[in-house]
Amino acid sequence: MARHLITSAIPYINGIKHLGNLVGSQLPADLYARYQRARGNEVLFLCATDEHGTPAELAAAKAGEPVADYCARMHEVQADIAARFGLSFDHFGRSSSPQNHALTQAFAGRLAERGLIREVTEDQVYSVTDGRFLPDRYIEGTCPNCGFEDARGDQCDNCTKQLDPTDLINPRSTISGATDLEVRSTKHLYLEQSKLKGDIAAWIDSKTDWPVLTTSIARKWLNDGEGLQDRGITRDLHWGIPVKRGDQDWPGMEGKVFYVWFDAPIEYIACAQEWVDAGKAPAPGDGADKDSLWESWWRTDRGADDVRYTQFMGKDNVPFHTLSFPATIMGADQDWKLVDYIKSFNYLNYDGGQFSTSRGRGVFMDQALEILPADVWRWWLLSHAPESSDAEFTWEAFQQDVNKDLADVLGNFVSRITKFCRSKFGEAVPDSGTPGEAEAELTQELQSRMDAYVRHMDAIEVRKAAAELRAIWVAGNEYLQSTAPWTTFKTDPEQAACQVRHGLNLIRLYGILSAPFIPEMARTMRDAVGADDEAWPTDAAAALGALPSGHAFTVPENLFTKITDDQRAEWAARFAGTRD
RNA sequence: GGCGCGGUAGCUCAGCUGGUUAGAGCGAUCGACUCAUAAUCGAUAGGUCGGGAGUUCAAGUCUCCCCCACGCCA
Repeated sequence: MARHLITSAIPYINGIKHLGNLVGSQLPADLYARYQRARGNEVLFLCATDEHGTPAELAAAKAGEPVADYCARMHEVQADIAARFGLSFDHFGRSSSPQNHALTQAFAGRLAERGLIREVTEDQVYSVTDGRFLPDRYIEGTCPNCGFEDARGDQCDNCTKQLDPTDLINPRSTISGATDLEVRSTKHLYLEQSKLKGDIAAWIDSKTDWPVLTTSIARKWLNDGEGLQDRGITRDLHWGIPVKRGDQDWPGMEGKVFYVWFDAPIEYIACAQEWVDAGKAPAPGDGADKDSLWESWWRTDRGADDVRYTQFMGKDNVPFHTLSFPATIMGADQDWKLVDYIKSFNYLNYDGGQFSTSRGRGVFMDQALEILPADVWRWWLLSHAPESSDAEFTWEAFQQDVNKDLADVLGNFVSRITKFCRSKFGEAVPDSGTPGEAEAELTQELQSRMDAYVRHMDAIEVRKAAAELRAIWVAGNEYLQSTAPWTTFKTDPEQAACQVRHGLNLIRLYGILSAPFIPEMARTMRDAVGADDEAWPTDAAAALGALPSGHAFTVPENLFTKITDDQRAEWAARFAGTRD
């Protein structure tokens, strides 16, 4: 039994994610996790909320809540929505957890011990009114180049000139509008990634099977300009993980916290500890302690050498997962598990433009579930996953595709065969008739398609897997259409019974094969034919004979009611922009 | 401006290390069927593979130049 550690990029805490975020990481990760479990493999699927940093502090202030309360509340909101989308995390953790505090501090201490941390004193803009240092993008002022009044501290949006915050004329804080800004000197820790450049480059070069998108982004950052740069891993903020050297204070760093991008990936590991501490892990073996449970997934010297670790993320997260986090892992030199495969995604656009959180353009996860079941979104998003390039969501395409695939091809198949059987043979699997040439052809086609489906799922080729699954559904309709049991019944009821029996068995087969994509509909199909054995079918002939004669079934409600033109028009208008 | 990923039938996309008449789904048209959510099944039409030049016996598939879209960076 293979062991699969699977993580999805962790979503930031300040708000509900849109469908583009979902399809870029959590959803395909869930598809893969469900598939691997269905194949009988051992899976640890982890995700968490990413809670630190300035945006969280500002969002909490805006909501009028202490930041810790705000994060706790938003974590529950995201956890609830994730559950309703069927995201099957073994644990949904928090980067603000005590486990991550300790682990992040331990990593920093270890990196310092290895001589990979240096202290840097630098000048930054401080806002007296706000009582905080301001990141470049939170400072605006007049562009010294073109006179544009709302130029940002990092770049002027009008003339595109690259700026330094201190270049701005009449600079102000975008948080409060305050103009009492001053330059103050502050000390920070830098992770000397440049010392690890050779190791990281060699590691990336060894990953010849990774998506081009992943490796090309990594190489660009490794080789662009002056190459991999050392990176500040601390910030002058209140909300975050206090800078410590292991469990010791770090002289000169009092009151500072680690940068969110340093502690967030470490949460992947801490999350496994949270999973154990939440009592979700199986009991430890004889003589083993509690830590062995998570270490067996994360420490190659403690049992994780046979783990295959796969990460899922949008392309914007690739640099952190191919360079920064590996630098942390390699720099620590403690047999931590490195990622084996990074599946990255492009962006999903919304009706000719980008999804926009700030302008409320596009569909957000909570809204999606208000109007349609999770499976409908899961199917469309996964079958259009932006793997090779950016993809586009339009209501017309969405309506057409899900109506065709889920109602006409799959739902109607279940409906036609169960209703026909009920009317001619009753609600039990009929047992007469002998399989012939048509059944042999069906078996052969299914076998070859099931094999292809598994190959695509193993390779995490999401769109191809979806297309193959759909073809498997179509094969059922082709079989029924060519054998026409409604006609056969008039002259040879026994043969018709055989055809119907095959149809009912197909429902069971679909109920298992489709589960990673559409778990709820798959369950409905299995329940309808009373299939309790969910073992992954690898042999088509056996699968077509799985339901015993006389086995009772029921005619289920329609799997999916089609989207009407009126609904489509209403939704297109509702989600065009400016969230209510 | 530099870099990256793309530009293949009306739409969404497959096309591995170059090799017979460039494929799929949707949409369109025609036909079949009537068990079923007016569903299904079959057939047909439709592409000078962004443009140009080159390498080769042979290029969507390699090289160079250009154009367009998107993204990242400075």
